Amino acid sequence: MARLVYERADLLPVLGEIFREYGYEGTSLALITGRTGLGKGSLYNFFPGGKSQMAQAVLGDIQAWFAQEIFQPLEEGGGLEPMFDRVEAYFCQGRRVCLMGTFALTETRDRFAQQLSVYFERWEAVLVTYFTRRGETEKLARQKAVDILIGIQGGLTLSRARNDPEYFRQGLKHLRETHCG
Amino acid sequence: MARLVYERADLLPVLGEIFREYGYEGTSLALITGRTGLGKGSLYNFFPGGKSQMAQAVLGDIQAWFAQEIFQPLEEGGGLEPMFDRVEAYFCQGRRVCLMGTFALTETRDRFAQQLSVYFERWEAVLVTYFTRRGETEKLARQKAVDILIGIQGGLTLSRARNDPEYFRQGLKHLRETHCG
DNA sequence: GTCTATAGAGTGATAGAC
DNA sequence: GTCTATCACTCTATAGAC
Repeated sequence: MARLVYERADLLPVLGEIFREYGYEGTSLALITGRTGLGKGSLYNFFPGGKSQMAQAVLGDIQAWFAQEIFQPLEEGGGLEPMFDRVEAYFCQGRRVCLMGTFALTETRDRFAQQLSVYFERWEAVLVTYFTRRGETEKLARQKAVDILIGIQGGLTLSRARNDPEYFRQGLKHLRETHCG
Repeated sequence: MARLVYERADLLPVLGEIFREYGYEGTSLALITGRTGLGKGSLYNFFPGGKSQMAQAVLGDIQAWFAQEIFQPLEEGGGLEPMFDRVEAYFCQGRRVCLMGTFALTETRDRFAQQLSVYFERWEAVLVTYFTRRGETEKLARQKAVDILIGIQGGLTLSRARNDPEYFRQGLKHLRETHCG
């Protein structure tokens, strides 16, 4: 009989979208079985630790994507423009939220504190390296780095709240003009 | 016998803190009864619509506070400095999140879309008015207004994620320097 | 036989509504 | 407090690959 074979790795993006849309507490196993088409048995086979382990794995998957597509290119001498391009595409021009940011705001953070903190710490660090390489002082480099991270997160929040992706898009455009000039 | 008399209005700040900490989905009635000391019967007496109505009322309470403490003073010719002072105090120097922002990120937004949108729309509008009065073009006034709202929301998110209120504090300081100068 | 992957009935606990 | 629905999760059973 024909059977849809799921690899665990194929599952992570689907789980990621569910957590993104509903948050950690708002995501039920019933929702996951419905959206993935997998039974609970399969899910617990992949993730014996249940919902918590699913979210952990998703966060790890996201971290790995950013490490490869955003952090490493910057460390290897890439520019800000490609970073902004990838960020804009990743967040679907403001129609997709940041799972790290979403988890950060409620007590869900405490469960995943390490991963959330490391993600932003790493992003900030590579940006600081980028700006110091360009001759900025340590202090100003850090300010610019944080300014970018804040602009991304704030833009996503505002776009969701007003239901208008333009806040994020215009915010990114403003960041490009300020820092890529 | 001594009895702690709760007015519905006294309840809203307590409910607000619970929703802030746990999010809408993460807030259970058990949590609410525990923190308020009220039984479910009392809660449903105050809020026949249950948890949803409690959150609605909290959002209305917050909107009213901002209208009085932030929006109206700005409309009546007040400066940005007092606004930033009040915002910094309201968010406990970065240790407290924005309930509007928290609700905005997940599907919880859809339930309260109107209130979330109006809150930020109003705040943006009064800031635009402030900057146009100061002689800025409509376009630049709007950019500055959005820049401030993004900075506040992004700062709160980063402070939570890194567990370090300094992101919010430094972000506000930077906004003051940029826009109050 | 062993291992991995599947489905889904069934568990006790707890949810929100009343 | 009582209600039903739903929660995360466990467990049994079954399938095919090796």
